[in-house]
Parts: sequence; C-alpha cells; structure tokens
Amino acid sequence: MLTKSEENYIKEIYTLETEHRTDVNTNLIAEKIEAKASSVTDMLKKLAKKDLLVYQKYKGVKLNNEGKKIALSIVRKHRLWETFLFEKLNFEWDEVHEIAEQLEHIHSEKLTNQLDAFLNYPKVDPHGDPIPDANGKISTIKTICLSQLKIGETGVFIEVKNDSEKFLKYLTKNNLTLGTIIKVIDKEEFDNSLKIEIENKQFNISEDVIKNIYLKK
Amino acid sequence: MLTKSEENYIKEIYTLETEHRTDVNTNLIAEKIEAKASSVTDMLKKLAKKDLLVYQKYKGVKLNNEGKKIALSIVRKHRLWETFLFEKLNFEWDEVHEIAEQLEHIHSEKLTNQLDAFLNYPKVDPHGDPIPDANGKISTIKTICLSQLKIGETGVFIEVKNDSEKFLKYLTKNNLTLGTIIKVIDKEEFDNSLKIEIENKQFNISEDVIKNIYLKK
DNA sequence: ACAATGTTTTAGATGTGTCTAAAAAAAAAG
DNA sequence: CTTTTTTTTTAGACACATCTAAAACATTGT
Ligand SMILES: [Mn+2]
Ligand SMILES: [Mn+2]
Ligand SMILES: [Mn+2]
Ligand SMILES: [Mn+2]
Repeated sequence: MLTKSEENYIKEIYTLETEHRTDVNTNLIAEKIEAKASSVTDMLKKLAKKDLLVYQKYKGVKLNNEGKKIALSIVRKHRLWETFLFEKLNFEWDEVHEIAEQLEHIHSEKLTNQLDAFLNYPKVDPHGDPIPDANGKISTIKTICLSQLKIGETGVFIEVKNDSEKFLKYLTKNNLTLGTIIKVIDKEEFDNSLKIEIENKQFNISEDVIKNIYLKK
Repeated sequence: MLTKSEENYIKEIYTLETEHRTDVNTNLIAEKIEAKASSVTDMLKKLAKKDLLVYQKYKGVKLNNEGKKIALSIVRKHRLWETFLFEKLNFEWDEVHEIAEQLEHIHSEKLTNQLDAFLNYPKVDPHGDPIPDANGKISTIKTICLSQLKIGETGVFIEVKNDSEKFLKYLTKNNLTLGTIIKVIDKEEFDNSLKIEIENKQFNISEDVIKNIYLKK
C-alpha cells in the first residue's frame, strides 16, 4: 500500500505526462509538489524500486502501466469526491479541490465504487474534468482552449484547467461558469488578452485566464 | 493541526476514560493502539507539551478540556461517516468501522457539518453509538448491559460496544441486530453464559458476546 | 571546444513515529 | 520491610519524508 506522499507524486507525474507529453523532469515535479529537487530525486528512486515508473539518473521519469493504473485510481477518487461535495453537500466549485486532496487518499475500492453508483456514474467533475471509470477508462471529450477561437466565433465553456480557489472565485464573479456561451469579440496581439461577450455583456480577460478555459464548439 | 497518529491517541484515551472512569495508564493505551509502551510514553509527552492532556511520569494520563473537545470531534466524524456509509452507500454494519477509521482524519469542519445535515442530523450510528453534535454535545441514552438482565426479563437491543467485523458478522448470523427484542431464559453461573430467546427461538451466548450487547428496558 | 549556466544528484541533517533492550519506579508478595 | 514482579520510562536505533549545501552532470552560447 502506498503512502499519501507516494500517491501524490504518482498523481502529479501522471498529470504532467498527459499535459506536457514530454518526459517529466525533476524540477517540474518539484515545482508542482512544492518540494525541493533533492526530495523529488529521493522519491523517484523509491517509486522506481517499487516498479511504478522508469527512472534513469538525469534522464527524467515515465510511469509504467502499474503507475498509470494507480494514478488513474487516485484521479478517479479525487473527481468523484469533488462531485459528491458539489452535488450532495452543497459546496461551491471553488471549495471542493482542497478537501478532495485529502479524500483521494482513502483506501477502499468498495467505497469508491459505491460512491460512483450513488452519484449515478458521473462523467465529469464540477470543473468539467472527465472521471475515470472503475476500469481506469477515461472518456476524452474533445475540447479546445479559448485561445484557439478566432474573432467572431463562439463556444460553450465546459472545462476549467485550474482548480485553485482564487481562480475559480474570479470566474464566478465574472459569470464565467460551466455551460456559459462565450463569444470572442476582439484579440489583443500585444498581451494575448481577449475581449469576450457573455449574455450581451462584454469584458476583457488576460492570457492567464484564457489558457485555463476550455470549450466545445 | 494534529497528525493522524496524535488524533488516534487522543480518541483512544477518550474512549478509555469514558469506559473505565479511572486514570488511563500506559499499558492500556499501548494494547488498544497496538503499539509498545515506550511508543506510548513518547506520544504522551508530546501531547502533554501540546496541552491536550495532563501527564505525570508513572501516574497515568487525563485529557483536559481541549483534548476532550478534539476527541469528541473525531468521534463525531467517525460516527457520521459510518452512518453515511451505512445509510447512503449500502454498506453493512460490519464494514463501516475500518473505513471510518480513515475518514475520521479528514480535516474540514464544513465537510463534517454538511455531512451531518445531509444525513438529517442522526442521533446514533449503525452500532447504536450516540453521535456528538457540532458543539460536542453527546446525548446519553440510558442503556444497560445484557448481563444486568434477570431471568425472565426482556429488553430491546439498541447499542453494540464492539465494532469489529468478526463480532458483528456473528451477531448478524444469529439475528442479533439492533431493535431485536431479547428475553433472558436462563443464566449459567459457571461461565456466565446466557440462554436467550429471540422471536420464539432460543439459543446460548457466551460472556464475551453478552458484555458487548446493550439494551433499553 | 570549452566555459558559463542550469539541472540533478549526493551527502549529511532534522523531525516524526515507531521499535528493542535496559534502567528506574511502583506495586505486590512474602 | 525486603524481595520479587510488573509497569513505565529512558536510551539508542531505524524508516520515512523532508531540507540545505555541495558535487556531478548536462546544456548552451560564444
Ligand atoms: Mn492529495
Ligand atoms: Mn476537479
Ligand atoms: Mn466504529
Ligand atoms: Mn460505531
């Protein structure tokens, strides 16, 4: 059985692998986990010895099948718990991530699967992220980043790629919630900001915001 | 914020204090926590320094108000989660304890209170144990142990004081579930066993079983 | 090609929670 | 009131997860 720490590393490496699709390096992990590079090296050695990833000195790291399987089970738990908190316990979408960080480490397959059933096998969590099923299968709905939209085009906001409380509160304040139809009015080449329109109201958003907003066309 | 280990000690000391109503000693804690006496001594020193209990070398230990408050909040979480698993996720009463041992260490007051509300402020958990409210108030329903009943008397089984899977499975197998009306048919002085009657069927139970069964008359 | 820069690993330290073995204190027995 | 037994504490060790500082390696720029 893995420790909380080991699970957090596995999950983070999985996320970085799927996001960056390049070999994941020590400093990147260190930054995300908020630990020093030396601590990361120690942990990578440990996880390699446990046969969850392939690690070669100075060459970065890659999850093997067992590692991916574990990562998916943690992601599954995280997103199911977020959905539970949001759907059943009246939490806001900006409050669920922190608590799910704890709940994702509860060990009980039966609990996970019963929770899944209780929630009616949800496909996505409150941030629009897909929830892996009991076999680790994860549905991949095609989404495009708001930055890809051309002037005049519209899309439906269906996924947010930043779960932090601050960011989500900002979105809520500006009516940028899931399901909202967003139209691109203008692009500013200088700072990559956008003028967008939601329900006939127009306003500007920065690149930092744009890059976390994903749509279906 | 307390560690899981510290919380487990606090909870166990609380349970021993309320059960034994005598000063709790090192070996007793060691046995319950399944650790060595030397480890217990170390932890008691630490908890004393954190001002959660009064500890004097060789004199045993006693929770102070802050310690009791924390103990009650952990007991509250444990029993609320057991109730959730039982009521909402279709777990059996013998399956909930182990998982609640993990869930009781999730830190979020809002989560605890929302869960309480979601479950409709339950008064007792699946084993009939009272659930402390948000202020730490715990209702004390008068119960008597089955061993106190005289021959010919009856009582309703409303609380079980042993959450282990094995014991609870034994009870289920013998129709000894909460709410059952139990009549004492005969007492065996030799081994303190009882012949009891449930729904017109009679059978014998041992002292080990009897001492964990609590009734209202 | 090699010096400067950046990245990663090693060495050695710390805090937590555990253990075994031995010493100290308390309780029980004679 | 001693001696024996039991309980509790101390001393010293270890695994885990972390850190800082220094060394080793890799990459980049001239
Ligand atoms: Mn986590
Ligand atoms: Mn999420
Ligand atoms: Mn329990
Ligand atoms: Mn219980």
